[in-house]
Amino acid sequence: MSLDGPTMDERVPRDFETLRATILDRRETLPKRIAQIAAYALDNPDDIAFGTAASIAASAGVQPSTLIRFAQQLGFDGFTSLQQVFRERLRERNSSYDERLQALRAKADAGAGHRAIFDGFVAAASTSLNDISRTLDEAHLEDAISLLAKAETIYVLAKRRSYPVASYIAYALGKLKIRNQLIESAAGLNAEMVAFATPADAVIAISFSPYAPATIEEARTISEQGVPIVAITDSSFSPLAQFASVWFEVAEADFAGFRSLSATMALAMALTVGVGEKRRSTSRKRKA
Amino acid sequence: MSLDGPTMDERVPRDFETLRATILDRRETLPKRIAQIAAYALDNPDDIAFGTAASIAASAGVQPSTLIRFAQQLGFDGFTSLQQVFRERLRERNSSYDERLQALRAKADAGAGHRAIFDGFVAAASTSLNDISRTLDEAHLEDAISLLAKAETIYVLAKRRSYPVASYIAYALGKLKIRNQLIESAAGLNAEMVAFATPADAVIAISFSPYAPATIEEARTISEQGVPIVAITDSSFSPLAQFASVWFEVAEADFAGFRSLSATMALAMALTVGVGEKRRSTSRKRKA
DNA sequence: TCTGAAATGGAATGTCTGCCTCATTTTTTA
DNA sequence: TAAAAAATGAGGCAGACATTCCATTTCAGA
Repeated sequence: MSLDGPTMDERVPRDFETLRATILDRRETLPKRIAQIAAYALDNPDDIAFGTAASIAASAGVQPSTLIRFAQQLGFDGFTSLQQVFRERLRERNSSYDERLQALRAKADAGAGHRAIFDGFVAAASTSLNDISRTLDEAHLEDAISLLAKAETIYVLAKRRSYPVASYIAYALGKLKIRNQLIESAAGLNAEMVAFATPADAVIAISFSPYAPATIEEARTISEQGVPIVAITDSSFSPLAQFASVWFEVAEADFAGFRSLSATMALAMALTVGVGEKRRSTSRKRKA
Repeated sequence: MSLDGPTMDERVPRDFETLRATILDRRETLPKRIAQIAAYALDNPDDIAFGTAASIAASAGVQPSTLIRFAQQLGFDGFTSLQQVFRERLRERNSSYDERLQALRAKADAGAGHRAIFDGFVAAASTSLNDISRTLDEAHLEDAISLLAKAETIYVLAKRRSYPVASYIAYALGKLKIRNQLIESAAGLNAEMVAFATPADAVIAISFSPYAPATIEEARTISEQGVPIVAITDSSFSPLAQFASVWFEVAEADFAGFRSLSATMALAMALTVGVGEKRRSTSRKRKA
């Protein structure tokens, strides 16, 4: 017996996740009061980190000595060592969202080396995602998806800085086996491509200030043909908003003169996958 | 004098931000040792939260009594009350970023409507940005930028899901007036385009599992021509990593089967703008 | 039901804690 | 420069702390 102490269980959990796994693993075999502490510890990790043995024991409804036995059973030499793990967890926690962003932006502004540039783009992307997550209009999203789900062919229209988003939409629509047409300018046949669109189709158009003239022109033409347009743009003054049946306002932060595409990408993918889902559920209903 | 204690400074800072502002505000008027503690507290808030008065005082190079005087000067009745503020900060911040993400993911998993899909993509993008921000190797970034800055022409190579990133890189390089060539497949002339690259050029190649065979094949060919490659890929087992002079491991979270591009985008833009900066500073030196 | 072992409660213990006090040094004021 | 005031250092003290110990209870196996 005396040999067991030093030989078995020498692998003391040093990080919270390991500790958590260990506790969960042994949950069944633990004595009642020890299990009580274990449950409390996993439910109130902050209390373990900050409390005293006495206060924690009282909150958990056990004796302080039980708390210490619990720690020892896990291989720690006392409550204090166990508490270190819970404290370390809080230390290593990523700082709050705002603090993190501020730090990134500060580093980016300080302009120390190329890491700062990278931090700037990460900060811009995070900000954009944050903004759109707050401001997205759910009703618009539903409307846009309904509209697109009914379309025979989805045309995707975007140039220049917005083009990457369009190409990802086209890729995703293809993967989902949804008929689509990316309006590209390779051979200068855009006008002809646009001419094929009918009111039974639909368009996703993306453009940010300064709006690519070609995008606006094609959006105008296509809307005059009676084709419904879902637009992603940056303000209600955008010419795209005029032609659109549904439009989203996306405020992308920029860094070093280049706009983040993260928010637009997230919205674009939500539209795409949303259409895919809607089509599947609708076709199921039709068959039934 | 005896009236000052109770009458002035009754507004004890109860949250960290207020406390921080208060300290910064009074920084100039504080006595030397008190200021020393103040600086230490703002620089090492976690130590204040977890340490004892004695250990903190030792780390900051002052007497414990000074620490207590510092707390009292701020209106607290002792070190312990001051410490509460630092502990509360850790408690609260931990519930912001992680929990927000978890909430988004939970909503997405619950699958309630199309908003859930959108939340899923936002969560995936946030996670990816978070990850790359932690794991990016600064030395690799410097190496990659140096390498690309020396190139006569930067070739950009990516297909399928990675193509949107490539197109944004090409757009940005163009804006920065850096000669570049996007290796596209429109006319099936990739092989010929690849053949033009020389060791004086460089390549940015992007591919994630399952690796597009064409990307791998072209990367192999181009590396055999002695052209240096900067690769963005997802693991050290990636075939791209073999051919690359410098490579980045980017772990993009995915949702509904579609990978986020946010982290890759941020890295791509950092590379692009980094090269732009480097070229400008180098050409200035040459002229001087 | 009995018996040994494991688990538990609760008090005792010695260490360490925060905080106060007072002597000394530094700074400010006249 | 002298006196007063503020700041600082260092030792001491009461209380809280984690931990240990031991008596008691609960449980398991025959």
